[in-house]
Amino acid sequence: MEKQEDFRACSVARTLRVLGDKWLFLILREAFFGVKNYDDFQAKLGIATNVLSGRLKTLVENGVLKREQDPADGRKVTYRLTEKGVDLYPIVLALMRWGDRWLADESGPPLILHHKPCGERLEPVTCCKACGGEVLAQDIRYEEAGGKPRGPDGRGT
Amino acid sequence: MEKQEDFRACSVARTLRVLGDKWLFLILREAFFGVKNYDDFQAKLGIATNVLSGRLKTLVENGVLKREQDPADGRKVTYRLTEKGVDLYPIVLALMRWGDRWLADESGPPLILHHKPCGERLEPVTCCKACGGEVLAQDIRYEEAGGKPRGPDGRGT
DNA sequence: GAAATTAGCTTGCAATCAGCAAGTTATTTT
DNA sequence: AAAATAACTTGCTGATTGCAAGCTAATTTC
Repeated sequence: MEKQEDFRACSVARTLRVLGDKWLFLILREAFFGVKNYDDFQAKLGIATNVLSGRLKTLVENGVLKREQDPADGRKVTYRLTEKGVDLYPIVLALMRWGDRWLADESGPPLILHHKPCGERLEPVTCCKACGGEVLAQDIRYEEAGGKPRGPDGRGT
Repeated sequence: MEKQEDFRACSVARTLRVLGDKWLFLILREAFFGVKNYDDFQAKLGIATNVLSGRLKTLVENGVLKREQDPADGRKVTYRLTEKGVDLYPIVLALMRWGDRWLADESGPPLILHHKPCGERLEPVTCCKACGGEVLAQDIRYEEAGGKPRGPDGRGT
């Protein structure tokens, strides 16, 4: 039980309690590509049906997707991203970006993204909202909410 | 086997073949906080030791961490991020950001990040490298590498 | 309007994986 | 030489996955 304490203390860990599974990310990816129905998720991902229904359930329970019955066809169910779900987009982009950069084969990235406002091909970068500069790992200083800064050895001072 | 085809076709999926597990993300988080040794990972995460050794092995095999023996003390091993590993930082930041925004309790985020170059508290945003604008999900157009654009229904046209 | 089809699941089962405790090996330190 | 430390490995039990099959309710076809 004590380790849960530490597990909960970080927002990365909290997010992973909602999203900490390969299939959850992939379902999410498909949702961003516009997939909405059970069978489409299944066909696109090749996921086992019991696992899919379980994962969809937890995503709905966690407020990432909303489940709606089609009024025109009572069999059909649509799963759509909530605002909370849409806000996961930077995570999906970051995953895709890294795969493009480090795991692409000779044919280049399998999917190309364009940024409609400027018309250019999208290369996502993580920036500081305050100054607009690109964020590099070595430029970040950590401070625990209690007030004590976290040393470079990862423990408290 | 055929579903692997589709699984491989997307860089998100490719990344998740390297990183598709809760523990891998958490080990990574600790690595960014400066943790380097086996026992420190274990203590910080409360992960089972067999699982930890397996995960560290796959991270090393995938070139995300490098394993080095301490020349001064032959018992000690350090795991350090490679360049490929450091480049995973935007993913960790994106996970943390979402958790801060959607899963924080009344006490606010448990860890605060500061951007040293500007001195301000870091709020990471995903931007378009070309135009510098913030990236919103609805502003992105998808195009499969083959050349055929991907429709809003998530399939090919 | 009965039979077939479709959408979205649930159930059962073998195999894999996680978590726990204990043990192992190779160094240091005392 | 004995004790401690770092980094693992092994054995066991119980949970989770993937696969195939079956189920149920709504809709389409004949």
